Amino acid sequence: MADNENNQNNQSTQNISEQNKIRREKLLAMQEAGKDPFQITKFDAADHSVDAKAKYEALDQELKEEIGSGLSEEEAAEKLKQLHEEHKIYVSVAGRMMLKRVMGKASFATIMDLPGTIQIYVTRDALGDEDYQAFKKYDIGDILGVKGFLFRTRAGEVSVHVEELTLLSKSLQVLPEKHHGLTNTDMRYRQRYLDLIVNPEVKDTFVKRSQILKEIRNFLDGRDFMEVETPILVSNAGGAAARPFETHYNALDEDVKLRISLELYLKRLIVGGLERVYEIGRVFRNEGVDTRHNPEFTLMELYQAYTDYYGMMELTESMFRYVAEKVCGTTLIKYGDIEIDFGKPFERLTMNEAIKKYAGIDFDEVPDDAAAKALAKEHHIEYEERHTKGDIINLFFETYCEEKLIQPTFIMDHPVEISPLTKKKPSDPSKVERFELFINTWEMCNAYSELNDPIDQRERFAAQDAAFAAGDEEANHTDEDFLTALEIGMPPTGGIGYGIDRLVMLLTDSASIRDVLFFPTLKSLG
RNA sequence: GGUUCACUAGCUCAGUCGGUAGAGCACUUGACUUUUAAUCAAGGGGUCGAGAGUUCGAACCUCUCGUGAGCCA
Repeated sequence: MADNENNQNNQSTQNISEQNKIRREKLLAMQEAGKDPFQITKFDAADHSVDAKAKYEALDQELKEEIGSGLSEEEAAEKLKQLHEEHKIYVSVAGRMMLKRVMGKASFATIMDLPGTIQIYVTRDALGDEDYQAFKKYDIGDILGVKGFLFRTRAGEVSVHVEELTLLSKSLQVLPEKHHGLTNTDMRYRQRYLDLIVNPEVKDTFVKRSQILKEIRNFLDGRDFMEVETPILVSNAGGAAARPFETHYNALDEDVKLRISLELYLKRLIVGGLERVYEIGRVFRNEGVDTRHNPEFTLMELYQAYTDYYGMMELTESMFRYVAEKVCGTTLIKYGDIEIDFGKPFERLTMNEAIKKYAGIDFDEVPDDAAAKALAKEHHIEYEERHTKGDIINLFFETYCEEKLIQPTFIMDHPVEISPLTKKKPSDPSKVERFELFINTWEMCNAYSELNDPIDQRERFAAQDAAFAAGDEEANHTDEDFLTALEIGMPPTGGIGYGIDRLVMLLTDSASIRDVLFFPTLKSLG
C-alpha cells in the first residue's frame, strides 16, 4: 500500500512529461484567474454533431427548392447565401476537441461527440478578445461546449460559427497522434478510453455490440421469453466442461466458485413453471486466453418448455437471421475474406454424417471403444486411456470437420459420453438429442433436448464424478439440489447456450475476442 | 506450457558495421479572419521496457526478467 502511494506520487510529480507540465500550468493559471473548468457542472448540449449537420443540409435543400431554377448560377448562389442569413440554425454542441487550426484572429477546430464530429469556426470578432485568447490556449483533448449558428465554409463543410465557447473540462494528458491513432495493443486494451477516443471504428464495434444485445432481447421478447438473473457465486459450478475460478465467502466461511454456465439454475426455473426463460450474463472459465477465448465472457442461455432440439434449431436460425438483418441491414455478412449467408436455410448434419463426409469414416459401423481407439491410432489422433468411443468420435470431429464448417451448419446427435445433461435419442441411446451450430469453423452455440429424467441424470452425474476422479478437471459434479428439482418434475424442454462475444465478432468483422470486450483480461503490470 | 516477434520523445515510427539519439504529428514562441493532416519561421522535449554481462565504447551483441501480439499444444 505504502509502495503504491509512493509510486503514484512519483507519477504525479516526477515522471511527468514536458507537455503534461504545460497543461497543468495552464489549468493552474485558469484556476487562479477564477476560471476553473472543473467547477462547471453542466452544459445544455442540445444538439449532436451529426444531427446538426443533417439539419443544415435539410434546410439547404429546402432553400434551393424555394429559389428554383429561374436564376443564373451566380445569382442563385447569392440568393441562397442571403436566405441562409435569414434562416440561421442555432445549435449547442459539446464534445472533445480533436483538431485545432489557429490562423491569427480566426480558428477552426473539430470537436467529437458520441455520433461523430463537427467543425467549429471561432473568431475574435464573435467571441471578444479575452475569450478568443483563452481559446487559443486550449489543447487537443479538452472538452468544449459551443453555441452558435450553422454555416457552410468556402470548402463546403458545414460548421458552427461559434458565438459562445466554454471550456467544460481540461485534459491534462496528450492524446495519441491524430492520424495513426493508438496501435499498441497493450495500451489499447488497458486504456480503452483512449482507444475509443482516437480509433473511431472501436466505438462503432461497441455500439454494434449494444445493438446486438438489444435485438436479441427484442427477438426473445417477441417469443414471450422472460429475462431472469441467477447466482454467479455458487458452491457447485456445473453445466459445462470447464475449470471454475474459486474464491472464499467470508461471512459463511465457505469456499465458493464463479459460475461456468447458467444451465442448472435456469432449468430449476423451468421446473418452477416459468416455461420460457433466458439469461444474458457473464460466466467465468479458468482457462487460457487466445483470439477466441477470454476467461470471463458473456453467455446467453435460454430454455423453452414443451419443445425439443428441433424447436431450438428453428429458434436459433430465426434469431441469427433476425439479428443480422436488424444490426447489419443484411443477412450476408462479410467476415475477413469470407462471406457468411444467414439468409439460406442452415445445413444440418449429424456428427457421424459430418465425419463420414469429411474424414470418410462411418462411426455407426464401429462396434466398441477398442475399435474406436484403433481407428484413432491409425489416424494419429491422440487420445487418453479413459476415453470411450464417444470421446473418440468427438476427437475425429474436431480434427477433420470443424475447419470445414464455414457456412452456418447444425451438427447434431452427439455421443452421450460428451453430453451429460442431454436427453438420449429414443432410437439410439448411444447418442443424444443435441446440436451445435458452427459458423466460420467456430462453435457458436450448443443446444439440447434437455435431460429431465432424474434417475438418468443421477447416473450421468456419477459418470462425471468418475471422470473427475480419473483426471478430467473439467468434469461436472453431482448437484443434489438440481436432482431434487428434476424429481419434482421438469417438462420436456429445449435449451440453448450462445456465446455472445463470438456472435459480436462475426457481425462486427473483429479478428479477436479482445476487440469486442471493452476491458479484456490482461496480466497486471509489474 | 513451447516458440517467434515487438517494446526508442505524449503518440506513430526510423536508427546502417557496436562509435555524440532521429523524423512526422503533438508542444512552446512569433506571423496569419473560411482552414481541411492549414501553412511559414525559430525552439524545447529521451531511464532506447527492467536488470546483469561482453567491450575502450551497447538502442544495437549475450543472458535473465516484465508486458503484449501471433503461431503451436
